[in-house]
Amino acid sequence: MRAETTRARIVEAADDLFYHQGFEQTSFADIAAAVKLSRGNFYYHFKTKDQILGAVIERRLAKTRALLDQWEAEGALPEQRIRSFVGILIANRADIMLYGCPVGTLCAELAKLDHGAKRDASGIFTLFRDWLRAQFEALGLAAEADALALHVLARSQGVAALANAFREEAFIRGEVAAMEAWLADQAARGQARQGPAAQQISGG
Amino acid sequence: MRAETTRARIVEAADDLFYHQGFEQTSFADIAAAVKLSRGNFYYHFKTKDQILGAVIERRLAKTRALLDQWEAEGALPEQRIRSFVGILIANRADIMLYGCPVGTLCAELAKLDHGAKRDASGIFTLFRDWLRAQFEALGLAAEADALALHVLARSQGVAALANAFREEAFIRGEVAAMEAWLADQAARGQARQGPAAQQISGG
DNA sequence: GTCTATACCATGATAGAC
DNA sequence: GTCTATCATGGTATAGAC
Repeated sequence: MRAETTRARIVEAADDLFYHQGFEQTSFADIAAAVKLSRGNFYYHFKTKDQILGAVIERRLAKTRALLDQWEAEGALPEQRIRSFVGILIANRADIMLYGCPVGTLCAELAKLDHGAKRDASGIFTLFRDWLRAQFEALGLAAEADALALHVLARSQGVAALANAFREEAFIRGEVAAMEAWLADQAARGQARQGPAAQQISGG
Repeated sequence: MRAETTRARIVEAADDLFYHQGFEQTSFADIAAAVKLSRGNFYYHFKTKDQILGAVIERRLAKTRALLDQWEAEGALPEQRIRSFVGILIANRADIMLYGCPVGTLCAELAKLDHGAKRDASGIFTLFRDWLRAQFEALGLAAEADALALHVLARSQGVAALANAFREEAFIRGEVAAMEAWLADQAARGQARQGPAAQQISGG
């Protein structure tokens, strides 16, 4: 099997295991077993565990960029796009209740390990933050766009954390509905500030 | 030194280390070094790591109960009491930016370890949840009190998670201010529903 | 590029002297 | 109640045969 493929399989398996078990708790043997490789051969592809972590974060960054591009293509209006973001809480609810948010839990773990890669991991949050900010700017709320972006991110993180702790699906659905109502309010506020003509331009 | 004292010192040191480094990452040697005990002697007090975890969670439950009692005594009005809860984000902001929320990060870690003690750890959240629900009931919002309690918990968790990821104090302050404004709205809503007379009773 | 074998170390845990 | 000495396990990492 080609090295490229094997490497990709390792990173994919490590990504899942880091999410399900945590970075520290996942051993080389776990990853090697998941891709059916010997531990020795493993080191041909990655010399240290930190290298695997770096590759996993790189993969998550790439997947996040692709996701944001997809939402941008699917949704014409910024409100619709932000709704796509909030929707991942529903779409991924089963995993979230079991393992929490992949980004949030990885950042938290790396912060405790005082690991240098924590900066890179929080870069995934930054991708969401910047993208959300752009959407709120397009809604006509440029002055507070960054604060609103962080607000949406924070509420989503909170829902993920408590969904993981309590494992109540009704709670997730209730909070998502509340966020959607809040979002509609913000959109209306932006439209009122901009005027209807400007909204047509930014939304098209 | 008396066993009671040594045991208490161990639990206190373990509590800090679990918060700062995580449960899995903290070794017996770490705890023994923190309390200046030999590793051998350590096992006189705790036979397994899970026993220490149990004692740490018990300690956190007790401290949480004491904190809730204190807020109940300090604040006459439910709005004031809920404000005390939100205020811990400001009071503990330095630790939160470094290590996240002690409860949230422990629950998340134990969920990934598939550890039986996760139920006990999320019990700390339940203490907050029940207490907050009682406050919202006192505000005259009995029908949605549990949902409002979870909402406050979730937003606080979200703020802690992002504060840990981005380490921006201004973000914490902004979100806390937004929560306080939201809280004032809820209080006004409850008062309008109950009428002024009922508010006097529930608040006194 | 894949494998076996293995060095080396930290960990959780135990036994027994003082 | 505290210590030293010790063990078994499992982890990261390396060397080298095929």
